[in-house]
Amino acid sequence: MFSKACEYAIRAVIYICHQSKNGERVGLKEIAKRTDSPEAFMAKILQKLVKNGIVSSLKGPTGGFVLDKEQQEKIRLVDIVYAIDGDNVFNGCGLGLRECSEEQPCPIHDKFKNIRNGLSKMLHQTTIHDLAEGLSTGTSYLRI
Amino acid sequence: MFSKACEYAIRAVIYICHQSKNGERVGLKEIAKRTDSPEAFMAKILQKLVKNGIVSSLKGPTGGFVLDKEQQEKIRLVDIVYAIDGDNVFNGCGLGLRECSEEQPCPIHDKFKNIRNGLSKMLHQTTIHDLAEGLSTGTSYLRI
DNA sequence: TTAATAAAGGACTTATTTATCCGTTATTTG
DNA sequence: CAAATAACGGATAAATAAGTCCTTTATTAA
Repeated sequence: MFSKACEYAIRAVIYICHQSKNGERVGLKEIAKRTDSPEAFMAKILQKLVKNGIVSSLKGPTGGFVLDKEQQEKIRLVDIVYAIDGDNVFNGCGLGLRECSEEQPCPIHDKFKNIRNGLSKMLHQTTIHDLAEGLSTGTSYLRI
Repeated sequence: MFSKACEYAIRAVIYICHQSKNGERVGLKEIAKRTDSPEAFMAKILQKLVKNGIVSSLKGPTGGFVLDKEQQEKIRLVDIVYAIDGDNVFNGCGLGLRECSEEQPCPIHDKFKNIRNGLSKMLHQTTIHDLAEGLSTGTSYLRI
């Protein structure tokens, strides 16, 4: 569904948000460890997230990554997916046909559209804030 | 959503089914052309489909690929996806966590489950026969 | 102001997916 | 039977995704 990079990205943002709510800034090492992802690869992903305004960062000692109040409330799953995987999740034909359209639909066009509309709706409705909440209440986990 | 190979596979099976209904056996070259896919790669994919009993094949002159009556009615999208992409579409965690479960769910577990259940249901309900029908009636297309 | 810290960024490697090439095997028709 | 045809199957190449390494830049605190 999502690329590996995108999965890591979502994990990271949820974790950073969770910690940001406690007023804690988190470093790369900690993020990689707590989200069970390769550190060097995570570094690249975090760079992209910062460039896209999804997370904020500070260099130097006591530096690290953080989600400010506005980011915590505004950032949705769709923003992360879009930043990392682009729009292919939302736009492409289910069978990979370039010419597929409402006028000249592929055989699975409508059925596929239903699924993707559901996915799109979910990604738009879900904020990081909501997801981080689960970590706080202990109803969801990023790693055991 | 699906791998390129899987997209090609679905296109091919729909096309073969469409032609099989007209009692026509189709060769690799024709399949590749009519589904706009690379011939050599399609050859590999067709081999896999034959091994999985999704399509039938005959060697030699007048040979080619065909869906017999039973295959036309029985084969569903899920069978093709499963044969080519395996079960990762249906089983994996949305965030790629190995330990994710109902007891220890990842933060997007339930939301993701909804989407995937919808996808799974669609793939199980949709037979190739249904999809090929659209080609016959001119309401859907594999290429312009 | 210097040492330590941590993110940024470029170059590179590894793994996987996608795609091609070519010889072999089976089948049909003359 | 011989020649042509078409799928089968193994090896290989190209492209993309995943992941690593190392140097530079910014910041903080002693």
